[in-house]
Amino acid sequence: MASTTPRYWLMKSEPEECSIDDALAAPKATVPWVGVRNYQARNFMRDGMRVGDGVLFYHSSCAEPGIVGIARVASGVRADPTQFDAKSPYYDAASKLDAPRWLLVDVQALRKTRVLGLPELRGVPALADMMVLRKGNRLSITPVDAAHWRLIADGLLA
DNA sequence: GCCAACGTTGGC
DNA sequence: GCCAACGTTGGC
Repeated sequence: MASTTPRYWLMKSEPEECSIDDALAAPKATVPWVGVRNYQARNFMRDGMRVGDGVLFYHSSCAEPGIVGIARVASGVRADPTQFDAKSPYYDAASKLDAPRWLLVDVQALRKTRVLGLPELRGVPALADMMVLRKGNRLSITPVDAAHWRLIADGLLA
């Protein structure tokens, strides 16, 4: 059945590419989530995301990796234009205009938070089974349990 | 810079 | 379809 139950996600961004500050400074605090080049992450956007879903904005590959803000899914999926841009690091020569391989959604930043870093996240027993904390996890988009969302967005980062 | 984990590619 | 080689992610 169709559900209006909010869903929640964690989305990684390298702050040198797009930080929470960059997102908040963008028009309508909204940025196109370019560069996803992993099928599992793409499928989460395509099959799982709805406009309005909650997003934990995460900084990766940086000095202090962790959750740095609260955002929301602000659009449905569409083709990621960078896959067709030969000058882009995200260019994919094998992707066809009439059959785009890579998709994106718009993400609207709602507020910046303190940095909720990996060591602190790992120290909360109730969060132990978060996907992002699993050893070797590389997925840039992961679903977040409602209980985990509440504990983080309404608790640790309230 | 190192390296563990994991995804993709391509020979067979 | 198997699987070794290779590339990428991302924490440390």
